[in-house]
Amino acid sequence: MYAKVIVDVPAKPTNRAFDYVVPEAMKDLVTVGSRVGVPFGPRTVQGFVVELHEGTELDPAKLKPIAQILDLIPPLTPELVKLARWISRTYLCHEITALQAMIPGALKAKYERHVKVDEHGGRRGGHENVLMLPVPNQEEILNYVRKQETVRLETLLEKFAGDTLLVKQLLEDGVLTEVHMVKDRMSAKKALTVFPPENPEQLAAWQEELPARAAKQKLVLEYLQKHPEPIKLTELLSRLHITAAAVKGLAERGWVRLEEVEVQRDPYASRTFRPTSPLPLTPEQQKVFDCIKDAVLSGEQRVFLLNGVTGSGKTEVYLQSIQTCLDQGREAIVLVPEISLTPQMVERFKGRFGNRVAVLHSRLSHGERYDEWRKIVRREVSVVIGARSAVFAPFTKIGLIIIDEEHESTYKQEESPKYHARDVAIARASEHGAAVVLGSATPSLESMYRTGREAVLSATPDRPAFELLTMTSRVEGRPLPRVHIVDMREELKNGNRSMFSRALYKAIEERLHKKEQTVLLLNRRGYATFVMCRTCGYVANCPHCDISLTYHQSSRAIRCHYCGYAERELTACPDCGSEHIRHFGTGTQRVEEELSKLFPGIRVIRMDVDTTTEKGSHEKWLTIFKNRQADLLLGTQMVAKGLDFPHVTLVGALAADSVLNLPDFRAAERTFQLLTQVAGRAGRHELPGEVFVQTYTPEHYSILSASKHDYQGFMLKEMLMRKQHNYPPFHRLVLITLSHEQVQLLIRSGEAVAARLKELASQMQAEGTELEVLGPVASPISRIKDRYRFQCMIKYRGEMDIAGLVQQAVAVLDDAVKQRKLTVSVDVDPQILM
DNA sequence: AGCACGCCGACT
DNA sequence: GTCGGCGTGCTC
Repeated sequence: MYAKVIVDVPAKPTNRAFDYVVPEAMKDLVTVGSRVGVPFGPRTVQGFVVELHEGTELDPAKLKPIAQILDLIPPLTPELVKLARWISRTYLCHEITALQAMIPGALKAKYERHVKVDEHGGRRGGHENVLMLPVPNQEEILNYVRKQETVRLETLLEKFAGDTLLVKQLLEDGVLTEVHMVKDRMSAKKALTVFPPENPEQLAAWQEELPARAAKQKLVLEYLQKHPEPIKLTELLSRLHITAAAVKGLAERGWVRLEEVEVQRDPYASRTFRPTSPLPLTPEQQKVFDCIKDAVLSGEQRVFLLNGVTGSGKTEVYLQSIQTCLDQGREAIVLVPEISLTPQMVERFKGRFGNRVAVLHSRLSHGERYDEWRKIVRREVSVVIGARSAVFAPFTKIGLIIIDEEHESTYKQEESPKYHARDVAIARASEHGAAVVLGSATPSLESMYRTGREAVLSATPDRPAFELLTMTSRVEGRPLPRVHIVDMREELKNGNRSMFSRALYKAIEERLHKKEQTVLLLNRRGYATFVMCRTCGYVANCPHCDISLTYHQSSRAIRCHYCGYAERELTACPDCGSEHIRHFGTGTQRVEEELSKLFPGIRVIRMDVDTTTEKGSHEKWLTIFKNRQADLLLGTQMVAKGLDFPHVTLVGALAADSVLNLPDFRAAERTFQLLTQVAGRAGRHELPGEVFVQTYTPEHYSILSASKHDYQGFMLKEMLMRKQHNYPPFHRLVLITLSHEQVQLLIRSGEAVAARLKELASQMQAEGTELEVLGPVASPISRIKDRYRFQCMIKYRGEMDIAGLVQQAVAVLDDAVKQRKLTVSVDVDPQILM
């Protein structure tokens, strides 16, 4: 038997499967999806089995055998292996990159070079050679290695630091041989566990047998008699206040068994979740639920776009739909944006489905994440809730995939593989005959478009049309909050130069009186934290990147967000020598300062990257706020998502248009989404809510529509804009970014690609397809880490193999890539145009 | 990506 | 005359 293996070498010439012999002894363990160690050139690398077959055109004698199998249970399923291929073709990445993205980081290969003593080794009369040199340390080294069988080369060289040359000599002579090993970066945590005997009746008899002075051993037997299940050694010791000696004694007698057992690092183990039962559904929820239920039961791939206003009870619909799926014996995946994967959210799922839920998110440690993932592999859970990469959960019978807040750009991975979780979910659903539910109060235009006539007509299994479901009212008929737009230009005219309009100031003051709570949103993006000289206008820029430096109060330094370059804060302007340097602190810090000036004694919680990086701090702050130990929650994007506090009656967006001014065709959409989300935080319970939106462009349709809770109106206007400019969803985009130290080479390369693209396009343009090539132009961030960046953009419509076309075009750069270190990056369906 | 093989300058 | 620079080329 032979196996085709994709090896862990992400390079163009190795981006194909290599054939290996499956040794007889491994036959039962090696399957499609297995992770193996294989000899590759002079070393051993990790690889994934993507196919098993009986023969090959190659000379079987030339094939090497698989060296090791790395897991007892394969980490991937055949379906995921197939999906990896689809991803590599669709988003243009190496197949190994796609495979690697599907498993937790803990399984990333770690390569170690070991040496061992080859007792029969010693080529070229090695022994004579060695004996001729009077080398006293030789035997010492050999014995050291012999004792441990194999030793890491680095360790050996450290230990015998003076004998580097000798070790080298021994390797050359073949007395020592090198062994390459593939190891996991991290493995399952093990703990010694005490196993009681098979039939516990014996325990009583043994107690009699024990000598009188073995009181502690007797204690252990008594305990095991009462609790005849396996117990962790450490736990047993602390419960009985004894030492390991007593248990060891019993183990020596063979009465109990001591064994290493994998333990779970369950991050939620210490917490109990109050079980919840299904809530009664409103007629609107019921209708939506019935549609999803039908789809799940049908066993066919169907995609729903669920447009429900904030507070319309989408989560309850998800929960009951999942229940339907589980009742059928199938599994469910729930994707949520990283920042809204709050303890509140986890609690709701754990409360309903208990230990059938695994949670995957980036705040878990490497090990915790790995353990949660292992629960899936071992089929211990049937629901996974997690961020983007949870879409790869290695389930085998998926019935339902839910993507909450589907419009969020975090579902697009910005590094290779640059996949979109929404599209991956749809691809998986097609393999499993599963339903996909995309939920949002503000669906992306891309998804909305696919509920339309045009999409229905051109639907393929690869690009199915979406079915639109809507929920227009909040549960229990609570009204959406009243939204006031505040024109900050007017404020300025009236002499108010603070960041709070008088209306918002009054509103906050009122809340403090009434002991109600306030949420303030400050967009970080666009509210740059740059360093500027107020005398001459000098702005501190990174010497390596085309970007301004950011002030960090904690370290009193200014640093570059792209390359990490840092220097001490400025006390005088390097240009004019003026001391009027303004360090704009992180936006939220400034707001906090001003708040405590304006409202002495106000209790503010500030949530931003600085205050929430510590593990669990996010949760801590929210609990404090929930318990009303603070009056005001101030934060960036993260306060806009999914939080639900009964006493919040006021929401303020301080700089509503900061996103609007970004040079991105999705700026209006992002602004509308953000304002709608944040407005949705107010008045979700008995108390009615009120929202203030401060802006310098109050007439913009995204702000006006958001203030009227008018998704439909916004969407139609925005669709028109997009159509006029040939932007998504009417046209699709591919962004090709080239980077190099020299601008000349970049321009030349960019033009070469553009020319080749146009040539290829004209050849293959079928009827109903259009393709336009823009550029090359300098990227919005034109230099990072001393490398300039240029980009070409492709706008196209109609069904065509765009990835294939781009791949062919980019091939004209192969020489420059290899010889001149040009780098090329392709982003299919980019979300951010950087 | 590594790591080998292979052809030209400054040293024992 | 050799050690070693890193330029091409391959890995089942």
